[in-house]
Amino acid sequence: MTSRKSASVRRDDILSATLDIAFKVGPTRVTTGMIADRLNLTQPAIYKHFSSKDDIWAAVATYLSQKINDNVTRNQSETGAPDTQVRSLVLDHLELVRDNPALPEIMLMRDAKGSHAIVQTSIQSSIGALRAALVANAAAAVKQGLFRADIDVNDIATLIFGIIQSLVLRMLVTRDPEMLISNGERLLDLQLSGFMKAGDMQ
Amino acid sequence: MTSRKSASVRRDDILSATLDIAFKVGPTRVTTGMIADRLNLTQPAIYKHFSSKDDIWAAVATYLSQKINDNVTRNQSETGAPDTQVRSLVLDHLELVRDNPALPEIMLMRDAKGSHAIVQTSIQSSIGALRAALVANAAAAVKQGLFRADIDVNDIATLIFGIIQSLVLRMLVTRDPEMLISNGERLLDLQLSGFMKAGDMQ
Amino acid sequence: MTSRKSASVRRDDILSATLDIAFKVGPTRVTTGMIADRLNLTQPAIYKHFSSKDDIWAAVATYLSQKINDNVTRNQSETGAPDTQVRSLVLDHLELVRDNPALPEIMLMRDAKGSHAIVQTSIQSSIGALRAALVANAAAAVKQGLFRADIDVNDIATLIFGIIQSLVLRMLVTRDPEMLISNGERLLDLQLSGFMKAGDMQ
Amino acid sequence: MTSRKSASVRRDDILSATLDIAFKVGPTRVTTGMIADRLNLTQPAIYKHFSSKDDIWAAVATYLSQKINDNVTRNQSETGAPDTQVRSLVLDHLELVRDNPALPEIMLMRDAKGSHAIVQTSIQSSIGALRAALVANAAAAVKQGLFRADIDVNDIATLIFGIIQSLVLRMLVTRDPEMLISNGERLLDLQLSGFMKAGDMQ
DNA sequence: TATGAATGAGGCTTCATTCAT
DNA sequence: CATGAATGAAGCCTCATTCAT
Repeated sequence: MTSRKSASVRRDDILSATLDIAFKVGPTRVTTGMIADRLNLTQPAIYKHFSSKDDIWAAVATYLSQKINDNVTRNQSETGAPDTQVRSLVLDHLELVRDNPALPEIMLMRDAKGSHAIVQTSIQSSIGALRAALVANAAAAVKQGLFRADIDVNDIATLIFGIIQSLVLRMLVTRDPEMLISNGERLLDLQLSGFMKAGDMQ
Repeated sequence: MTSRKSASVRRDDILSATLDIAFKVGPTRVTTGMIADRLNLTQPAIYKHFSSKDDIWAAVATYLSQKINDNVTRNQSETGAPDTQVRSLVLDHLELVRDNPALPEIMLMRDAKGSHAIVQTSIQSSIGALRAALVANAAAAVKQGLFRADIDVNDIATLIFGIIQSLVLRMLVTRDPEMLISNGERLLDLQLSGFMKAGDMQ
Repeated sequence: MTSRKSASVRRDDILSATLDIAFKVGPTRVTTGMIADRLNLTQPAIYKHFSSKDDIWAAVATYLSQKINDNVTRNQSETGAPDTQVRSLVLDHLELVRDNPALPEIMLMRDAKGSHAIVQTSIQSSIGALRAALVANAAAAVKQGLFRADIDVNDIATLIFGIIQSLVLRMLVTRDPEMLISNGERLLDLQLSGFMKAGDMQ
Repeated sequence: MTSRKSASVRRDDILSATLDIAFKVGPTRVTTGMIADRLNLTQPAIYKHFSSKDDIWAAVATYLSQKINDNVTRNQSETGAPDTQVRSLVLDHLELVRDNPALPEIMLMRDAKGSHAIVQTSIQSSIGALRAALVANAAAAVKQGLFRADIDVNDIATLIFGIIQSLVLRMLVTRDPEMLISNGERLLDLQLSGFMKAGDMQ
């Protein structure tokens, strides 16, 4: 019944199935059996493509890290105003989470026996890069007189991340990834308006 | 040779151990065996105090819900200025999370058979009450001319929750609950300043 | 709450509760916890009256054996016609089963670790006595020309036991002990009529 | 080092082992561990073939029901005299019990959560069909003047079942299934002779 | 590239039983 | 005569993983 697929396609199928299931039941409850079921495979077949479950999670982490890094790199290569760049970084990240709604929980997934340390480290360092980009753009915005100078640029980044976290939390409760986008833009503008020089507010 | 303890003390011990372990390994990985080990009991001894593992989680949820509700109730009975109340509600909640750092993950804990639905519902409805209190105070602040009138009060609440979430996320990564308090006050003031009428800023 | 009772009363309570529960859930599923619950006692309290669960079953067996033996003895001391005696033995036994409907299953209860061997042995030897009494009376009936002489008296006993077993089986399925009596008399008469000399039939 | 067997063979092995052990220790005491031991398997291996212990019992019940039904169907398709049919139905059933001596106790097996209700229902309804066939043949025998007309056909069936029950009881006590056959024929003839018209008796 | 049978570790839960009070 | 806390053995079931085919 199962269409035999090439190894690389199967690997992608497995990662994709893992992400889907992780969102549905929570990353720690994903079993190799669930993955196999969804792909109409037998459970041991998974082990033809990944040597262990940890290996799957490592690949998932690599995949998600890459996506986060892509976002940062892409935006860095553009030459807009710093506040526009901030906007773009955040909205792109929200889209990434919408498309991979398991990301937040995977990021926090705890290791059995320390094996997931790599997973967290990988994603968290990409998130660190995103934060660094936000800080850099905030600093530029301050320098150009767009943002108030009396706020620490790290705190600006933290508040911006706060929007993301707040949206993510509500998404996890409502189970509706689309709301990230529909509410994100408005809240982001609102937050940014708090950083604007008084004269620029409106 | 464990010291024999009274039932009510043991129940509390179990709940407390559950919260500790939940923070360390993540709520979904807590086993009755871990709880027993930490209390120097055999694993079946747990069942003299709780009829099932679900029963333990239900008690944990009740405990945490109560704490959240207490915070809301306590603050509602005071008669400060609305912006002061907002500050107090948030800081008290951060202290609660510092003392029970497993709370955020428990709130999102998912369960196989949906038996934890009660757990989530209970805590989430308490969080809903906290949000409602923030919205009410924000509305009062707008009415009294303390906050800008051009922001939706629900968005204000969302941004304030954003601070909490952002701090919680960093706490979960750094594993240091104390940072919630040390950073919370500053970020909260910063966030609130964005809501203040222009003339009141600074 | 629990009225403190004298030891001998409690022993009887425990045996009685054991019999009730054995009928309801089957003898092998009776637990000391169930017995304690029914008597509003704590589980270990049972061990003040019986040194082990096996000890309870031994007492139950002694009690039931005694009842069966009483029936045999009582009927042997009477001086009726042998066919009347057979009738009386069977109907009395059916009443005994009606009053102790767990008896049949207890008789067949298998031992964990051979400890119930005593239980079975005790009851089964009483049943053996009942059978012996039936055989003796059947022989007398044949001698007196009441029963056909062409039937082995052991087979007569087996067929009579067949009525009992058949009724017991239906009782176990319908869960209605009263039906033993309401159907027993008619079936017994029918069965006996098959043993009667042709001329005596009707 | 166990010989690896195909799934369908293993399923049958498990059912067969279950029946054997059920006769030896009683159906309620059968554990998945015992089944596995007998097959030189690890206990969880059972769960590759049956999703739960209840599932095993359901399969056992289906198997036994089928056998009982087969007996009824086979006999119904034959065209012998009604009293011959009765004889055949009973003797075939006794052979079935000889080959599956756990049947009687399984039929009465009770379950904690009522999940075995299906087990009992299934077998008991097959037994019901057997009884119905006996009643029908008894009625035909009465109509053809073979059996006495003054006996209720239902009572005839009950007495015939009595033979079976009586034999089963002795078999359970003696633990010797062969005695079902060696004694069954004689007792059955004896019982039937009681139903015969006086003139036909011999 | 996959299947099919099986394992070993570990988790939840029940229950008879002990012992101090 | 009884309670209250606790234990050890055992049972059901899940899951990652192995290995022969």
